[in-house]
Amino acid sequence: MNTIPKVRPTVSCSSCPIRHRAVCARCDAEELNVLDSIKTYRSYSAGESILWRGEPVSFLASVVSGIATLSKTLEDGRTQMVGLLLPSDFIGRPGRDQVAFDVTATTDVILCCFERDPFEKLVDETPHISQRLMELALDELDAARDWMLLLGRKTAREKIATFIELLARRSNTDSQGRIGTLPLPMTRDQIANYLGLTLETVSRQFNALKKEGVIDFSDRRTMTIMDLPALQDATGNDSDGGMIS
Amino acid sequence: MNTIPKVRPTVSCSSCPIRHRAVCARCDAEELNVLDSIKTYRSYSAGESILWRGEPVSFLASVVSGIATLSKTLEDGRTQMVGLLLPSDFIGRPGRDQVAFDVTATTDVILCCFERDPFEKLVDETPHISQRLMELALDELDAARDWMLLLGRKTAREKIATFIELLARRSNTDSQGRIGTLPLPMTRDQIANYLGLTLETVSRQFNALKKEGVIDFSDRRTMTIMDLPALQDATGNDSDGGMIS
DNA sequence: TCCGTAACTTGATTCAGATCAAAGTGCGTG
DNA sequence: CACGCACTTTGATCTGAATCAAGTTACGGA
Repeated sequence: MNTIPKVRPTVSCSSCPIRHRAVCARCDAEELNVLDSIKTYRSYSAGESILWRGEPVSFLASVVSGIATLSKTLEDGRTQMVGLLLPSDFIGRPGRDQVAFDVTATTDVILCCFERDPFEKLVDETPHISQRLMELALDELDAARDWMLLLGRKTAREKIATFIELLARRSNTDSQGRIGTLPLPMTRDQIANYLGLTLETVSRQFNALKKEGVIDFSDRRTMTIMDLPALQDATGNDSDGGMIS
Repeated sequence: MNTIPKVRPTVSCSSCPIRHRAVCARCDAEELNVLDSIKTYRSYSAGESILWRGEPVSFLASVVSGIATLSKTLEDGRTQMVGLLLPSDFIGRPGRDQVAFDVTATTDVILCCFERDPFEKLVDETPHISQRLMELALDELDAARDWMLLLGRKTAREKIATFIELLARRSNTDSQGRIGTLPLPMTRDQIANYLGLTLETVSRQFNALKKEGVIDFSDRRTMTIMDLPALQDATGNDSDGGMIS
């Protein structure tokens, strides 16, 4: 559970799978060279803890592959996920060496890590990086606010439908956007903690949607969206998805 | 409800009440001069709408005085506040001319507005501003995540206690931090929308805390915290408040 | 000062989702 | 290949907060 993360050989930035979405998205060749020289890859296996709340951390990082979660816990054990980190998402905050939540690898995860001091220096000197960092932060803020609406006002059914739709949108972006088979990267319990529900309610709502023919399961961790319009209708979102161009 | 906001004479940045917390916090005298030259004050009266979701907006702004709220609404009218803007908080996002939520003046509000084009130019040229903007965004992200825990996992009583404690902390910062009389700047209905509750539940929980002697009301919009430890205990937070130095 | 209306309180009832409980399912390991 | 364990499903019951329904308060304007 808390083994030392393996250090891995890095891949050159220019052939990195998250090259165009991560904090380095706007960097030119020369800036990439600098990044290349200060980065390290670390890998974590599913279930492993990446950062503990309040513990000082010496690096900032981008998720290269896999899924990590941010979560907060009340004293009595109730926990709420406050973020889902997918490839290209950023971990850490310039100017603060602690995080206010736990970060956990949900699947096997590879991080592209930057030591704090050289990275912060680089941010100060490189508008391409600071601008992109700002965009990523503001995108997360938008996502957090969407999630507040979900947590505060949506029904269990709407929460589940929104979650499935989110997964479909974020995990298939790279391919042709096809409706297809969708791996569920989390357990029912983790999904419950993400949606502010119990695991039993998650299970029941999944099965209700399955019974209605909206989704189907080939196995418990692999689903197929059978009726996307019905799914979107069940999210409670405006038909346009509330998207801003 | 939707009158044209009054334009007001501006106050010089150097004597501005939010000088040291707002987006201009790090600016030197010269930078303040530039800001002085591109800013305009606008005032909105309580209840007035400041921005509508999806509507293009030509300015970004700091809250100078008063309280504004950010809220999202589902098609059937359920609404959730996703942010509370107090003096020094920032409205708007560089590089995007729409907001994804409604912004409403809860009390009378004065904004210090910057036209988008000159402000974005200034951000690009002035690290003191872009750094501060980043800090403000990340602080909001932290606040949003705290709120996600509240919305997803706290009981009605814990929500109310957390809300009162938040108000006490944020509205008395300028004075000596005394526990004292605390104006409630919102209606029960607005508080309900902030906390993901109904107005009836808000009313009942306020009165329960009053009956227990934790708080008291001199009038329905003015409360006094009678027993701060009991209040903090009721928030469900760790005793240290989960604060990070 | 009286009226009208918006805000608030209080009570009765309902219900969605939590909680408690007990079987299934299936994968990794010895 | 079968044992054990972690995950999941399903059912029965409970409960906190929502909903429905009257009242009450109090403030701004005629």
